[in-house]
Amino acid sequence: MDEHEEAGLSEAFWAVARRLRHLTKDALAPWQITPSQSRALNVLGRQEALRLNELAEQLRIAPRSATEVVDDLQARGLVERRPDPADRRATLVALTGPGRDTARAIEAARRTEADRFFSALDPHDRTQLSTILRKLT
Amino acid sequence: MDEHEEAGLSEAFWAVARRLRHLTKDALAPWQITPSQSRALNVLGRQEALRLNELAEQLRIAPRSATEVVDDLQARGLVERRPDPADRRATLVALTGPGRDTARAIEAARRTEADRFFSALDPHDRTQLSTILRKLT
DNA sequence: GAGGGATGCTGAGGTTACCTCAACATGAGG
DNA sequence: CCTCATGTTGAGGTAACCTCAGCATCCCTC
Repeated sequence: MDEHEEAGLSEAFWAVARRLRHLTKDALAPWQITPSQSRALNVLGRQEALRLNELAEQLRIAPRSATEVVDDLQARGLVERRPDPADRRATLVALTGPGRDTARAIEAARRTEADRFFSALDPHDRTQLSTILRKLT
Repeated sequence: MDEHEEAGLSEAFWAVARRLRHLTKDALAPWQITPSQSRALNVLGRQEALRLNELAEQLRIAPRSATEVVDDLQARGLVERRPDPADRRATLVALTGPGRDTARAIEAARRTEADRFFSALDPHDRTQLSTILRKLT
């Protein structure tokens, strides 16, 4: 593999990232939800309740940034904060009823969007891509 | 291909994007150059002089945003603006001597960085990835 | 050759998604 | 009970975008 292909690899990667980003942004538009908020909803949909701390970790962002995302989601009534009975410093974050519904709806939309995007690939390419991406993480 | 893999595909994609972004940011640190500035240097390194307009187009950003990037690069003396003799509304942007040097150095650094990142893959996977990414653009 | 609409750049101001740093409350170990 | 660590958040900052409006210039048509 020569250097040109290395350079082209990251370049091609970013081009695809850009397209994917715009697409998912459009997919989220009906809910007026930003991508980072949707990521948080997604994470919260997989568990009962999380400390802000843990949420930040799972989103791989700084705790302070998680506070911000939760603020926004809470303002929209999709998420609620409650004290952690086990530690009075901590606050637990959990989806509300409406939150759970929208999380599901968004997940579905995101999935069909991704489906459409990656359908440019045949099944074999998709598994291949999936495997390769996993190796890079 | 079931839905889980579709969802996982974009998820995996973003995880890799994140890692790659941090890596290239670190690679650029010695020059105090941001990623978007380096992209502009890269584009400018491939041609004589560009109208701001065309630069924006090649970077796929709004013209106004190109103005900003060029402002920064000009402040660092890496780039110069000069009037377009063919159209007095337009300004041409070109690398200065030092600009050309740094552009080359950065490109080299970026390449070895990408090299290191993608070396987690064997040559076959790399060509595979390259092909697949191209299909998605 | 005079309008009048299109085009090129940029000032002003906004947004998103992050960040760090420091304050404050609470927890836990010696 | 004192100190140090931990959890959350206010304050303030940054990069990389954006739109919209203004101004200069260009170019076409009559």
